[in-house]
Amino acid sequence: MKENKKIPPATVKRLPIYLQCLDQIDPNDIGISSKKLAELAKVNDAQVRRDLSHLGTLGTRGVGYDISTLRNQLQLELGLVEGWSAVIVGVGNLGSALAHYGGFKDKGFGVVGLFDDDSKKINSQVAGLVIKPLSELEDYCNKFNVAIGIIATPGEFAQNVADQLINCGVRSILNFAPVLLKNVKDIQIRSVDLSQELQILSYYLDRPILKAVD
Amino acid sequence: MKENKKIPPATVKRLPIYLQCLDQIDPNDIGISSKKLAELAKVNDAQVRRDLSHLGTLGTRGVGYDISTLRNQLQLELGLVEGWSAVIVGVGNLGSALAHYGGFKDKGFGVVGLFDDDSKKINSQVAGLVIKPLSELEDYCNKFNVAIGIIATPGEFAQNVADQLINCGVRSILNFAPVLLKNVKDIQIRSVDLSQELQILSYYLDRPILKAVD
DNA sequence: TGATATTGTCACAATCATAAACCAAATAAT
DNA sequence: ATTATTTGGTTTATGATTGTGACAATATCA
Repeated sequence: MKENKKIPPATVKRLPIYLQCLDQIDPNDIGISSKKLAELAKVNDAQVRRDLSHLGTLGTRGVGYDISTLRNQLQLELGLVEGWSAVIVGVGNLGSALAHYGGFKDKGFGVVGLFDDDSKKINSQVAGLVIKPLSELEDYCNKFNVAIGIIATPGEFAQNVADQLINCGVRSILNFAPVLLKNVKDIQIRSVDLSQELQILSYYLDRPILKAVD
Repeated sequence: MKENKKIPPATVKRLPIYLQCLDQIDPNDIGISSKKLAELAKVNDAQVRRDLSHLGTLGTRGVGYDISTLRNQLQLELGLVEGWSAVIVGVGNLGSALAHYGGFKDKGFGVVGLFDDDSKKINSQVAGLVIKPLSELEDYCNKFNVAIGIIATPGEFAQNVADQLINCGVRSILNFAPVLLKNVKDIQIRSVDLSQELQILSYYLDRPILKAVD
């Protein structure tokens, strides 16, 4: 497959899953087949092959995929080797949880700053970082070249925080506040709404025959 | 449109968004047009009409949708009036955050129990609930008729916890642990993997021209 | 060599989003 | 009262995206 072609969004969403599956297999294994990987990732094996073919020709026919090559290629494609820096805005329960969450560092993301405008929190420490007021956001972003902003504030502040982040040069936002943020050109925004996930589950609770997707 | 027809999964995922949008408009407004709602939800207006037509004919031509009728119908369709009970297993930072998260109660979900097998946590209180050992899970589930289990444990315990939940009669699981849970017939599972969301963002960070979706 | 395993890729089917066309109902303007 | 305008409901068409079965090409092994 071409190297430069755009990867379909549906495939991009599965790449981290494949990466996760690689961490779950026997570390002595050196190779893996699309069939086995499909089993772990709970998708069709043809899908695995097609997804991976977007990253180049990394498998060997009749053999399978070399695990370390595959991992490297996935990490490269996902940009996990760039060492992106992130800040968390809103250090309530969720923000604290995110600050402590080890999964980020494992994947090459570094949380370099915590911000909150609650004077009772400012200057206190969470997960080894000192909470700063939002007024210092811009300095931090410049100093650490922050690429990702994580919003964990209450809903009513989220849009304002997003605007500030964008203003500070942050190009990607992961939003946990239960609001839809304004779409801004060239800015990537992903929202995770915890209660929405429950609502979708709830729909299918009434209808045990149907299966949720995604 | 038919009342009994199956609603497409893509539509189901948008229903909570519409509901959220209704909460963001002027409470004095009594009606809303599909065009306005589409603007808020950031989708096409034809899509809004089509999505809502799955719930029955609830708009009036020439006028729009009555907000309170629309809200009721959305809540009804999503099963948010059933008062589903939920338990949270794993009361670390994330579990605590979820326990405190007000968004659940607002949407009709009641967190009735917190469970953890860390003896240092058992019997302590979080968000007004006493943390119980997993051995008491089954009693609780029967007593409160728990429909939803929220898993916020480290990855290595998640599958075991899921099995226990299913064994206790829980039919829906919202999983925050970074593992893929086994698929079980008639059990609805949704997973939210925080680091996966960041990885998807990371992909698009390198490619500012492309836009992430979903 | 022949049998088996596995990838890369194509072709087709299913789902989905969007637009367009048309009708019906309510409201506003005359 | 009549007409024009607005807006939703429904159907159809179309194109894009996605998922999956099929199969030739390639590697390994007996």
